[in-house]
Amino acid sequence: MDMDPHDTCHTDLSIGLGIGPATTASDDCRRRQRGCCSPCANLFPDETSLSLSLSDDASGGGRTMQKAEADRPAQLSSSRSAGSLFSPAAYVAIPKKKKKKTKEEDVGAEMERVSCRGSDEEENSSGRKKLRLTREQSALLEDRFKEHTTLNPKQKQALAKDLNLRPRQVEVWFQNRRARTKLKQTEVDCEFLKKCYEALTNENQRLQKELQELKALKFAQPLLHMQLPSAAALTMCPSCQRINGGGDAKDSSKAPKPGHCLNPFSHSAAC
DNA sequence: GCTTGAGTTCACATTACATCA
DNA sequence: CCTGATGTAATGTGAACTCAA
Repeated sequence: MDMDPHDTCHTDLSIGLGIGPATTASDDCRRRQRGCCSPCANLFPDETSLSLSLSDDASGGGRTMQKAEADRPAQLSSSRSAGSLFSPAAYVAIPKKKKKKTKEEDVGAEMERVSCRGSDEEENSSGRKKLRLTREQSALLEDRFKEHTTLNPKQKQALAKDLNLRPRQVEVWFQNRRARTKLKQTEVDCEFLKKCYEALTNENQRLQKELQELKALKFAQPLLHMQLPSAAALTMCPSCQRINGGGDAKDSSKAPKPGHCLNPFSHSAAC
């Protein structure tokens, strides 16, 4: 019995976010010497080291994860038989065009082109006439993508047949679809990190300012200072900006727990 | 068991076409 | 019409993997 490798449901979108030293270069950038065009590039302009790295599980490693699936071999063997019929080399004998063609060239080439839509003509398909999927085709592809973000060869063949497309086109659609999904998710994550960054920056500025004020207070009023709690004992909740602790050292129950105010996203219980 | 080459699929970057404002 | 922007199908490349020899 064939096992569906996609039953393991690899959620392609498991993206690891990291704030800190950007030492874990993403697989993307490591492999791609020709340029990493992350939408997050230069998002954080100053020295703060804030990296958004897609985990290997989500990018290059998504593949690794998939390959690690135990049921992969069975699928691969079927892919070999099926894939050999529809491998790109079997019908993509098109030299890559480096430049856009002129309209005249295009018309000439058009004569040689065969509609990608017609499955009965697919062997002659050449040129790069771009196919627009019909609404029905797109809808079905989307439905299948919701079920599985990858296809095994059997599914691909069946879907291609249903859609009257070549298996390669179905495969390409899924590849592009995964890329779009990942890009969107990356943008969402970027926005989130941007907000975190801004919040932390603001918090840092506020704390710096507060520190300056406390220092000024300490040196301007040394006598008064003796009666006040030490600046080090004062902490401020970043959420409500109240100064906690210090004032009544005896009432330790009201003093914030250590580390409470380090988290800019939490209120203290006292607040 | 180890090596190697072929075949396949994937992510990713890029190109090029179609459409629209 | 022309043009730039945008969406996306298609292509190229390299890595990871399986399998047979």
